[in-house]
Amino acid sequence: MHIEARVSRRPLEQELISRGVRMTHQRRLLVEIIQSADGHLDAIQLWERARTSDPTLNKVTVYRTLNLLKKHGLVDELDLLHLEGGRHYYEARTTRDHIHLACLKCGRIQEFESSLFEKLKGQIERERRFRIAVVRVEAGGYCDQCQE
Amino acid sequence: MHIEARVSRRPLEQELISRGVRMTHQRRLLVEIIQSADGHLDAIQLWERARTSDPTLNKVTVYRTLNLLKKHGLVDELDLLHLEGGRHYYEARTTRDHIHLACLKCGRIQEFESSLFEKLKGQIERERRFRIAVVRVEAGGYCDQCQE
DNA sequence: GTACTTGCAAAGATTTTGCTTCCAA
DNA sequence: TTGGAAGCAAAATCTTTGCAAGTAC
Repeated sequence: MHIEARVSRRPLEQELISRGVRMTHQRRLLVEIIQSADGHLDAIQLWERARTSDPTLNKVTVYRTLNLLKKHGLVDELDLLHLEGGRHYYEARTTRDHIHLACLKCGRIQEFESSLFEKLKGQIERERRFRIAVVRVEAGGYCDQCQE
Repeated sequence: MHIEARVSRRPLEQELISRGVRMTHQRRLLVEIIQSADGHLDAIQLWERARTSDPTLNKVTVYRTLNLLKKHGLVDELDLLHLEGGRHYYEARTTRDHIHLACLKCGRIQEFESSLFEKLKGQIERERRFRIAVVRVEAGGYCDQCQE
């Protein structure tokens, strides 16, 4: 799959329109939920939230929309180390890249930004001449609350 | 799931025995394949290789053994950005932590080690008091061969 | 109007579970 | 000998596909 590199603060809907993507009311709704969600949603959670506004919206449309957004590089896909089943989690790609810390005991997900991480990416691009489009960093371990 | 932190160079089989795990010939075979594989195997590839030695070995045993090794922190599980389907890839956890670079065009997987990465992990452990048991870093992008 | 999108049902891909038989220690 | 492991079949989970009907532009 081809993923576009993208750095923009425009709302997802504007971003899609500017790329010539047809805006159906289903897509508008899904994109709105993803954008205003604070955490990381999986497909089913997204579907459930969408159905409170539009009970006829089909699960398949959720998957298709997520694939669309992924293809355009507008969402990042995470596994969060599959702490509970094999599903994927999605977050709007509007913030800086960050690291996800998943507590193996309590399940809490923290995010961590760091200039070291930015440097590391730079090092990879320089030393390997690898043009990074998307990075996923997930650490599993024990959070401050869950040690001992 | 609880994952044990582990740093040892002992062969996987010794490691399992010392932990009181019963060594069946199926486990011995699977562990041997994982250990001598150069790349990253998914469950089915592992099964196929195992079946050349023991055609009766069941796919379920592969999954159960992988879960066992995962639980003991002896293998790392990767998605490699799901370049082809939703399966997982496994590698023996015998080397230093490294970053996986997956080319979105040609599919090549490179590995990258860096002291910056070690520093980044240290920063996380210090600043968040998060005890890291397992880290997964996967970058998707375009390798030196595939640019332009 | 037309090409793209949705909903529905069904299939596909991957992994797990229940249960009986077997075997490592 | 005995508790844990393997094999087999079936199920569970997550995601994709085919196709007819609907809709954005």
